[in-house]
This record gives sequence, structure tokens and C-alpha cells, in this order.
Amino acid sequence: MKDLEQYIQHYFDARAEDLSAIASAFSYKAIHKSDYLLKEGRICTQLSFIKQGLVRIYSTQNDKEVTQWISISGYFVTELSSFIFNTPARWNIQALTDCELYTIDKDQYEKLGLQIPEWHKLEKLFIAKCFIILEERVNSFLFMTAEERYNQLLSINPELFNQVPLQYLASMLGMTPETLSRLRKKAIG
Amino acid sequence: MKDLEQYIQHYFDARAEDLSAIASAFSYKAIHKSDYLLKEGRICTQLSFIKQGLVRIYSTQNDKEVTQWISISGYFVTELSSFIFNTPARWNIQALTDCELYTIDKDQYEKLGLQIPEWHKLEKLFIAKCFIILEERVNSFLFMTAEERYNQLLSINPELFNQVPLQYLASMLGMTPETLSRLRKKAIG
DNA sequence: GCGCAGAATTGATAAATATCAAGAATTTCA
DNA sequence: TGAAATTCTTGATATTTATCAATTCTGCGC
Repeated sequence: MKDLEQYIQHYFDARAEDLSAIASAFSYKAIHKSDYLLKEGRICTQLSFIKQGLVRIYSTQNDKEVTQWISISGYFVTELSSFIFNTPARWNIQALTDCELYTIDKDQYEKLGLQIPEWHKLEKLFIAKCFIILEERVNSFLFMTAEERYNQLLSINPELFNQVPLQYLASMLGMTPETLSRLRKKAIG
Repeated sequence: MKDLEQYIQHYFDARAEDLSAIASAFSYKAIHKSDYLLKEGRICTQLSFIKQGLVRIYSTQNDKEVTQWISISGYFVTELSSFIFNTPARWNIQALTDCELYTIDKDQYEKLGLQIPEWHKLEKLFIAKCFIILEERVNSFLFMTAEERYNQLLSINPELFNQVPLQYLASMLGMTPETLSRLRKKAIG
């Protein structure tokens, strides 16, 4: 679980002495392609670190299926609002490939608050970092065109374009698969 | 400061005994129309509750001025990422009208962590609520058209359309003033 | 009240993006 | 491996939204 500890340090800014306590509250879990980590309507009770693999967060409203986000290895995945507030999840989380995860359940997660004096502070910073990611996303819709969003994703995460069905990326970028296809053609020439 | 205490209770879910401690760390401040609460590039050191008035959060990139958000009375305003992580602000916050605020400075805010045992937990929940608002915003771009975003804002916050220059609302909704004007015409008939 | 400046609307047109339909490419899995 | 299913691309067209330019409207200082 070396990689997990490193990532916890990176994301939670935890002190060395707390690292192993936090990391050992996670347990290893392997899941298969197409398995669900979360289904719409349920309460999200898990936070998972993706050791290996890809997962997709998506939902359908009025016949429109939207991919909200693709999480890749080295990152956490959960539905934060459901996990924090115990509200019904609005998204499905499904494995796009076989995955290896380190997962923590909500009750274990809450116990960390009793064990680790700084826990709520760390948790606060974790959530604040998630906030910043979303803020960046809102900005991308306010400042950028579909084409610019495509170019940005391609430059930051080029590997996604080999590993993820393009229709999902299109949806995540707020455009149709046809538009994404044409932007790719245009960029490649 | 009755309204402030109520709002703190609502937003921070604070226990009654902590309410007054939190509320009294805020101080009253009146500002004039067009005054800045924050300028791009500075560190945001204040969190303000709007007792009365309206403020606009905006920024300019490549000649494009974007209004990110309008905050109204009864809500908090700050640049959360700058306030939490002491990073340079990416936005300006400017009063659209004369305003009455209750403001807390970062150092006072941090002292609350020493006084109130639950503080980091409350803070965590506050940030998580901000996260949910942003998530809602991302969804509005993924699921909805410009017209649907306009209709939604009109139904949730009709008073904004009297009080805020429409060009700012257009920008916040991710459209041009001309498009907003035409959507209004279409809706009214 | 008058005139000015900023804001909003309107019209004409262009550009971006979506939709629909068909065909090509790729993946899946029996 | 080969057939079926899914995904991707392409073309034709429609819709949405942006752009640019010209008025009109509105609020504000004098």
C-alpha cells in the first residue's frame, strides 16, 4: 500500500505519524470491468483510491446519459456529496476496466475522526481540493469553447483518448460524440 | 447580528453554545457601490456574510470578462480557494450596490479552530456545501441548454433580473447579452 | 427637464454545435 | 475465428448561439 500512503500524504497533507493509521483503514479490493461501485439512488458509503484501472461516473436524465467524470489510477473516487451528507446518490460509478482499489467504508472513515486529532482538518483540506477541481471545471465552461476544452483535456490527459470510449469523453466535455470526432479530425489534420 | 447567527446555524450546523462565539468573531462593515472586497492577484483574507446588498465575482481572461457569480443578501461571499490555501485570487469581488456585511478575517477565522472543538468539522461541512453548489453548476452545463439555464435561474432567483445588469447574468449563465435578451423576449412573448 | 453614457434590444449574418442517418471500424465473446 | 454488437466517423442539414452594427431605452448628473 506504498502508493496509497504516498497519495494520502499528497492529498490529505497528513503528518507521517498519521499516514499509516489512515492508510490501514483502507482495504484492498479488486473489481471487474462493468461492476458498479455505486448506483444512483443509493447512499454512497465508500471512498476508493484507484490503484489500477479506470472508472466512470455517469447519470441519465430525460433520456440523456451524461458522463460526469472519468477517474483514473492514482486518484480517489466517490460521490462526495452523498458520502458526506448521506443523501441518495445522483450518479452511477462503474468500472470501465478491471480495477484494483483501496477502499474505506464510511464507518471506518468516521472512526478516523476519533483516532486522529487532526482528522477533520485534513478532511476539510481534502474537500477543499475537490472544490477547486470543480471550480476549474465551471471555469472551463465559462471561458472556453468546446474545442478549447477538448484541446485542454488532450494535452493534460492524452492517455484517456486511448483508454476510454470517446463518447464518454465527449459527454464529459459537454459535446456530442460527432462533435468530438470532428474536432479530433481537425486537430490531427 | 440575529440574522448572522441564524445563517451560521443554517450553514455551519453549529451547536447553540458555539453560535455566539462564531458570530462575534464577525464584525459589521458597510461598503459602497463599486467598492472592491477582493482584487485579482491578492490573497483573499476575508469571509463575508451579506446582510444587505449584492456583490459580483468576475474576472477577465483574453479580453473576455466573465461574471462567475452574483452573491445576494443572506449568503456568504469569499474566494474560497484563495481563502483556504492562501493562493492569489483569480477573481475580483465588487459591490454592485451599497452593502452591509458581517466580515471575518482569516486570522480570526483560524482562532475559531482553537476556541471551538468542533470547528474543523463545521468548516468541513461548510466547504462541502460550497462543493455541492458548484457541482450543481457543472451539471447545469452538462445537462442543460442555455435556454434551460436561463429558465432555471429565472424561476429560482427572479429578483436578480431586476437588480443586476443583464449582461452580468448572461455571462454567469455562459451566454452573450444578446442571447439572454432574445431568450427573455421569447419567454415573455 | 436635458443630455449623456451605459445598457438592452433588434436585425442581419456567421460560426459553432446538434441532429439524423448511413456506413466503416472496432470490440466482444460464443 | 467469425458473427453480432457497439463504437466511431462522415455527410447532409437544422438548430443554437455568437458576432457585429445600429438603434432604442434607461438612469443619472447637472
